[in-house]
Amino acid sequence: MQTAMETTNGHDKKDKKEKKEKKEKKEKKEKTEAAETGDAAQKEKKDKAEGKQKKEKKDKKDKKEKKDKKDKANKEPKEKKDKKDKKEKKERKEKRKLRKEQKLKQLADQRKKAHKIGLKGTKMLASKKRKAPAQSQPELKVLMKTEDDYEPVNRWWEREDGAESGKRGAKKWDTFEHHGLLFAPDYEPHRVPLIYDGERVELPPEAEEIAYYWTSVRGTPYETKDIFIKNFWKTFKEVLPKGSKIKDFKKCDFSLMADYREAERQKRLNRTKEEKEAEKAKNAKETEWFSYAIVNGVREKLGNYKLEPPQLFRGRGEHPKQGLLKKRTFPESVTLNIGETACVPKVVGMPGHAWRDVVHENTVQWIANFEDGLLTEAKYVSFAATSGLKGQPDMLKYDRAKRLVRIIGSIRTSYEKMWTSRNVADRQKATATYFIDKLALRVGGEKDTEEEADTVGCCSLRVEHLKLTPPHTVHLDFLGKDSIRYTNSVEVAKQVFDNVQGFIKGKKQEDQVFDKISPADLNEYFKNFMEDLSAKVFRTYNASYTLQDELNKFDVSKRLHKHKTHLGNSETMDTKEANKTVSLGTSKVNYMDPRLGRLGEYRQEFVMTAGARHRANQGPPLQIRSEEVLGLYPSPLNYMGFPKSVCVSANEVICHGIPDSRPLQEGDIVNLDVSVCHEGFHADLNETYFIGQCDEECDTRTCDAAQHPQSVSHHLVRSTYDALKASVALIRPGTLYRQLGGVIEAEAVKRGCSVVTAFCGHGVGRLFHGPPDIPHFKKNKTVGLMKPGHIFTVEPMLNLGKSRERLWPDGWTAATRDGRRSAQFEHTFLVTEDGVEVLTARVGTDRSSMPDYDPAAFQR
DNA sequence: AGGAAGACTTGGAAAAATCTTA
DNA sequence: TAAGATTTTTCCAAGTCTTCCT
Repeated sequence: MQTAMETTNGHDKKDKKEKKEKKEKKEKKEKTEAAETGDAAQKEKKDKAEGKQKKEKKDKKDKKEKKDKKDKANKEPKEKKDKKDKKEKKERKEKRKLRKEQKLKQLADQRKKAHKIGLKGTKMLASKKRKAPAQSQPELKVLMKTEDDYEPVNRWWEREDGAESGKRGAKKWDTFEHHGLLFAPDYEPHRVPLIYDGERVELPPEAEEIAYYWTSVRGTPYETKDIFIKNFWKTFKEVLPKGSKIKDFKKCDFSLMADYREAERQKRLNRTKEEKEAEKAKNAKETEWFSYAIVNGVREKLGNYKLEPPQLFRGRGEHPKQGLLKKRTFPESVTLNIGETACVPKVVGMPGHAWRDVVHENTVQWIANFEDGLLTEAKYVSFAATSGLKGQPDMLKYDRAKRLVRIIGSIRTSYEKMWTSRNVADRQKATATYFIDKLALRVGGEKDTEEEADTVGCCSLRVEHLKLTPPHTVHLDFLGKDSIRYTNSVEVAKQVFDNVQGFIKGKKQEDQVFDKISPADLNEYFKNFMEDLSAKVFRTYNASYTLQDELNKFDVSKRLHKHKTHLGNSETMDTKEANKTVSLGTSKVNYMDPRLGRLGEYRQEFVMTAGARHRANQGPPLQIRSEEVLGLYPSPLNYMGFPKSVCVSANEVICHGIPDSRPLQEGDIVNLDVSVCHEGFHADLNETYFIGQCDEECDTRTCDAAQHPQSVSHHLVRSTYDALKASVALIRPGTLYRQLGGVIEAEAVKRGCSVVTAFCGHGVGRLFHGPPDIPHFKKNKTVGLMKPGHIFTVEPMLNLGKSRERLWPDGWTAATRDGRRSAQFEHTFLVTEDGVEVLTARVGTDRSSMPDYDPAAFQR
């Protein structure tokens, strides 16, 4: 689906960027080439040496690790902090042990029960005796999920009150605990000198630090910006020792330091895969403690819990403070927000420091705020975008946009009436609303140009930003948010043109066009139509509308993940630009309903057909059968309104067929999908069977007759089984869930079949359908890494013809569009320490892998 | 009323991760 | 398997909008 990448539309910014990049690349190449020719001999030596060393390293590594461990153990903890950490670790370990033991007990009890009943639930099967019974102590090896194994999901959207608590000022929590913030690491001096007027000058650490920050902008436009240089020089001079001979910026040569920075960067880039992974793991270990909060007992991921390191401020555009030092944040400028009953977290890594304040505000979504190291404003530490606390207001935002769609007509009628008002303010209000509605301009609050860059939005537009061409064309040219230039020529309503002409009449270039109104006035006007309507909702509405429009051009039920969404430039809303393929940056994603893009939990819903989605929206809420439902129960019965206990899908039916009274006929193939809930845990299984002699004629286009002489149906069923089997071979700790799809599709393609993309495998346990989603096609974007204890299904559906499906009017049955046959196999799998256990394997078969395909097993 | 403070969203740049290609 | 391309994540600047204060 890759469309032409760059169309004829010259996009200035992009072009420039590209040129720049090309230049840079060239330069880089030249540099590296030069370096290579010069040091070729040395490099070769190095490489050879490295090759030798690698082997040695591997051998040594183990030894070293052991040594390190020993050393660590021997070293007496120098600081109290270490002691505390160790204590805490010990405590946590012990707690975990306790928890495990308790779970073990529970499990053992459950198993006893299960034996009595003579049935095993999926979870019980998790504890299969994998170890040889020869061991002296028949120690039960239990694989189970712990908190660390997977991300708990706050399924707030399934609660009755939904996103209610996402409203501004609403209560967000009853209990709330977190571990505080991670302070930026100290600056480590490197003693690389500055060259001043041709002479090497070693700087004291404070000065070296500022100079080193300067090198971080090398290669960026800041390097040559007057304001940035001026401010940097001011900052730098202040930290130079008295009597320093450094007097003139132009005589300063920072290249040694810059080279050092680059070398360090290269060092990082050139780390081996193992080194990178090790460091990542180490970092994760260090930061994990800080990265979660517990909100009402649910673990929620935090966003920016790492405090900003000191650096030269990189204000955008002509920001007057760019180049000044943004100072380090100390605990004394941090206010924590935490539950009354929670422990106040210790200040870590800043001995002798203390929090400025601790508050217990349960109507706000921040966990801490701190003073910016340069600007006068406060900054907030809050939750990650995937958290419920961010998701709820997000949901409300899209609801607002949806409601705006309903009333936009009346708003337009209103302002079209008001733009002829005698009252200038009203006329301005109406005209400004027109621009916000039609062009999705930002509302444009007033700014202090002494402190910030001079940028504008709708209300702050000045005469100099507009040009009028009769009869009714308005040319806009101004710097918007982030000093990004907005240029657009639009034909506007005649009245709007006349109004604007009237507003700017007799005004100076630097005067405001809409001088009689402010953003507050506009928002007040919007409140007449909808209580929570404000100017920015128009942008959400506008962008969502455009996105939907673009999405309508695709068959959405197909591979969402593969598509790059086509979007217009959200700044200009220029539809001609819409033919460009762009990746979804944060900017565009921000305008998308999370059901489309962000929350993994929604993804499956989106991949489902329109009918299924409709049902999901209309139908009863997901039924969670928990431990209080004992015994055995058919999972599908009443699940989201499914009327029967088993899915029966014959011939062209892909899945979710509702059993009825029609008799099966000789030559049919039929899939039976059986799912049970036992003591609160679900298991899922299906197989495709041959009814009598399946001798449908072979289709030579899709069928290799030599390999499978029987019939097309046999070929299809065999292929489906083999696709599942091939993917199962991958199941083991460390495999990415998304890898399975690639194997399945490859197998299908090899056999001339297509893979159904609208339905996927899923996590299973207490929930019939839980995370993760497991698509059966390649290049899918499902998240997650298999770990021991994970339980899920893989259930590829293969079609003889095309992969597209059609939903029957019953709202459930999915059949192939072309009427050709479809087959499916499904099992429930457990990831064990060293591989897989097929939880739904046939009695008496080996559970550690799928048996080879045997058509006799499916002959009826 | 209107300006400042406070709180929260939006969005660009760059780094990191991942995929593709030769 | 390295280089290059593309996507995702991280970081933090810069908006909007509500509430508070005088």
